Order: sequence, then C-alpha cells, then structure tokens
Amino acid sequence: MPELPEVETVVRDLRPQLTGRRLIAIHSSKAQLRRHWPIRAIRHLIQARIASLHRRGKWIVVLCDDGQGIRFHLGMTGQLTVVPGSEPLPDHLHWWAELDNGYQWRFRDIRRFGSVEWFAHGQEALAELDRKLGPEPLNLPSGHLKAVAAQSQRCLKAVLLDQTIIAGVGNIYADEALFEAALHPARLARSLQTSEWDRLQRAVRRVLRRAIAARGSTIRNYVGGSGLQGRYQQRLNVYGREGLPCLHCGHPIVRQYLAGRSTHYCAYCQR
DNA sequence: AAGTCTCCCTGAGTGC
DNA sequence: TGCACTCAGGGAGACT
Repeated sequence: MPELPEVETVVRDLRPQLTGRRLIAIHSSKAQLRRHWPIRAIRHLIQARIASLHRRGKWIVVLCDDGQGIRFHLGMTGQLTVVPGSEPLPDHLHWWAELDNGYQWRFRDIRRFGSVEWFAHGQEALAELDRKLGPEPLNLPSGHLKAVAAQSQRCLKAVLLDQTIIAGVGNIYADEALFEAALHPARLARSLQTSEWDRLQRAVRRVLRRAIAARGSTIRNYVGGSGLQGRYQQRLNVYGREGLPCLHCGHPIVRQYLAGRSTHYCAYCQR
C-alpha cells in the first residue's frame, strides 16, 4: 500500500533512470483505470524528453522539457518501474513507454485503484495538487495540525488520513504515528492539548523519515522503482500486529474499525 | 458545511 | 482439492 515513504522511494529510484530520457513509444491497455488516459496524449508525448520527477503527497508528476506532464497515483497495488525492454510483459500492465536506451518504463496495477493522466501543461498537474492537498508532512509549519484541526469533531485517525490536512499519510503510517505519539486513534481532535498536537506532528515526521530510510513497507505488492521491496514492515509497532504483544508494554495490540479503515493500537500505551 | 458512507478492484487467506 | 466467502484500502462522489 504505497503511502508517502513508498512513493518517495519510487521517485528516488526512477529519477536517475528517467531524467533526460526520450519517449520513443507509448502503450496503454484497454482495462479502465480510475482516470481515463486520452488516446491523443500518446501522439503528443512521442519524442518528448523527461526533465524532472516530483512527488506531492502520494502523487507522482513527471515533467517533460516541452512542458507536458504525466501524473500517476499508485492506488493500492500500483508499481512504477524501469526495466530492460527485453523483459516479458507481466499481467496487469496498464501503461508502458519505450525509452531511447532500450529500457521500458512500466505502470502495473493489479487492483486498478491507481491512475495515469496526461497534462498538456504539466505544471498544472502540480498546481492542482497544491490546491487540493494539505502541506507535505516532512516540513510542516510548526503548529500546523493544531491550527487546522483543533476545532474538528473528528477522531485523530480521520484527521491524519485526510489528505487536505496533511498529504501523504495513509493507514499504516497514521497508526504508527499515533503509537509513536502515545495518542489513542479514537481521541477527538478538539480534545487535544497544544503539547499533544506538537507530539503528534513530530511523531508523523519521525515515522515517515524512518520509513523512507528503510525504502518503505512492503505489505503485499509494493516494490520501489528498481523492483526492490521495502524493509520498514519489519519495524512496524502496531500496524498488522493485532493480538501480538505491544513491543513497549506487552499488552495485546487491538484492532478497531475507525474512520472507515482498520486501525491498530495499544490500548495501554495510547490514551 | 462538515463528516460519513459506498464504490471501485483482484489476490490472498480462511473455513468447510 | 475445490469452492464460496471475506478482507485489504485511496480517493471520488453521494449522502446525511
């Protein structure tokens, strides 16, 4: 399940493999993804040269030197990789581009929750994300969470998952950050003290930084841009550990359905 | 307006 | 072994 650390890893892996490369041919499958890939986009992108790769929240935007852009979302099972063109095409491949060095840039997505979009003006793809997403959690303005959520009637889990509040946190890292901050996921946002907001904000940043350093978490299908799996799943404190002893106090980890997602926490450590 | 629910999708896991 | 069933969840849009 790609969240910010996984998407960041993909972008870092792809950047040296794609930057400066020219697109020779583009193919897209008939299976419908969450967004329609316009057929005319292929004609426009042929011979375009890739200039830069960007991550915003869980989104990836690739800009070409003529201003065009391609925007990806990995959804649940999306995989964006660059492989030698001689490698056989896998199943669930939805979009792929032939590069000028004989490699192929591939987007594979088993569950098709992901998306590929073409933009005549790639900067607009980024601007649109800036309009609808909250700030990046790795450099949040201090006091941001309190400023935007202190009046909210929602629980903390819902606040962390809301991409308009902070961009890039998903189910795994929301649970991990709440454990790190020793805050109960069902706590109402409006009940938090300033010091608790600060603790939560620091915890989010710490958890994400550590996860990026470990190349993210591979729960089922995630792989980085070079096809490598992540390692952070070995360091998760609560996510996926229902019934197992809390690594801090030994009480069993509880799982509860919250904000539409299964939520894991230690009822003893997180009040 | 703010918050919650439903839907999309497929493979893995479970129980009989 | 085979089959039916459940579960996983990001984001869009419908609904309360």
